Amino acid sequence: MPDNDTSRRESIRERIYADLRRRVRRCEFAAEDRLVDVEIARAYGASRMPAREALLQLVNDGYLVGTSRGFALPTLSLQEVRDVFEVRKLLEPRAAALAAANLDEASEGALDGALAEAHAATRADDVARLIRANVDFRDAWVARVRNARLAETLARFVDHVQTVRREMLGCETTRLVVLEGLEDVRAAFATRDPIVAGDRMASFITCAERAFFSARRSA
Amino acid sequence: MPDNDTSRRESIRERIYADLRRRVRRCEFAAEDRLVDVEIARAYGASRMPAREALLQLVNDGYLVGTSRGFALPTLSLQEVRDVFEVRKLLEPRAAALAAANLDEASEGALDGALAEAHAATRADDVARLIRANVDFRDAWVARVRNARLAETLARFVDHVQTVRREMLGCETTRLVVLEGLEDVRAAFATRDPIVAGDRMASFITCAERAFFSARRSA
DNA sequence: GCGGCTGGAACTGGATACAGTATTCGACAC
DNA sequence: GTGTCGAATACTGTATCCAGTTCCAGCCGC
Repeated sequence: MPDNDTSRRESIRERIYADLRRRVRRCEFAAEDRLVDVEIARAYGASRMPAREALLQLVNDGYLVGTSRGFALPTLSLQEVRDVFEVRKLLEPRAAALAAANLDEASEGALDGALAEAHAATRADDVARLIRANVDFRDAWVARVRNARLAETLARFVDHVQTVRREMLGCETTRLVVLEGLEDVRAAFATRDPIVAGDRMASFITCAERAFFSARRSA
Repeated sequence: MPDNDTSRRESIRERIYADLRRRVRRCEFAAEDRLVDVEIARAYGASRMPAREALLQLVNDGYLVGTSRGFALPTLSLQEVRDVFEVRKLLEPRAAALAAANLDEASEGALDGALAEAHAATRADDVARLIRANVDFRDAWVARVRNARLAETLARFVDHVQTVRREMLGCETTRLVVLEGLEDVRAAFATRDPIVAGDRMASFITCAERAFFSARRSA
């Protein structure tokens, strides 16, 4: 999501917020990590206040939860994961349809790049890299959704289920489901057909959801 | 939206945030009003910091925008209003369907109460009261949506178009569309049938959207 | 050795202070 | 009277400090 505020130079708080969010989205933190404002402030060469405000903003977004001892990644119950999937099924097919009608050469290139990177990461068995490729793939097509509100809402929702992303891409079997799904979605976007893209996205989400819960059950 | 955090007593920031949001939702501020942290802090008997944090939180939620001179209600372009309606059309019918399957006596009572209040406000030609009744009606059924994430997202989206709400309930002709729509939706909820409720909600949103844009064009 | 108490450390929440910037208003020139 | 420049003002953003709370570890009683 590009910064829509070009005029004013970004404040320290905004810089910290953007960077932390990027890192959370890329699963750079573990579930047991504790983000503490003083440490973050020190890392960015600022005082506690902007760091604290950035963390509170991330809590408000649902990216983190505040505990009595530092800020941490939220742990989602199965019901919450189900809820998120339900909302995704409502929003993403339409978003994909809008994006398909609005793709350009550059975005298709970005999609292909992310897909190639995902395969390379899989061959190299590098989960972190695979996660990054996954995020990049999403960003590439979401950027072409004209409806900014829809795009933003969608991005937040997907990012909230970090545990799901990490789990799915870390596990051998579910990883294949995701990779296949990405290929499918990529092919659908190639047609530039909103109907095809929407349908394919819907089935992708359904497959991913099924794979996730079946993997959870067997574990 | 009930406070899901029962254990910890609420902080000053949370108190200010909740109260300001309630007031924004009820259209208690005009478009030209400027919310300034020092004034708010004084009003709540606190220092600038919690007030400022609450305001930033509201900005992050989309309820306000920060300007160089105080915080203000956002002014939405026609395209943004269209975008919001598009997302609402994706989410609300499903939400209404879920709520319909989960209604109880108390919520139906609340719906009836809000509806009666809306009619009374209309007779008294009290727009502020009508807006409150409208918000109460929404809150009553949204509270019965089991999917908390869906409910929260929905609430935010609707609240973002305060200008729309105010405009529609302030204008004679569109007001009638809303009142009729509320009656319709109420009747649909009475059936407790998810299909009926979803369909009726979808047509309500469509009607409201059409009425809004047609009123705008003629003005 | 084991469970409850106590002190301290670590962290959040809030207050106050200070710096930087944009807006506004007034004064002065034309 | 009008346009422009500049200073006062009012606001945001950041830093530092203080208070309160919670968690943990170490200690004492048993």
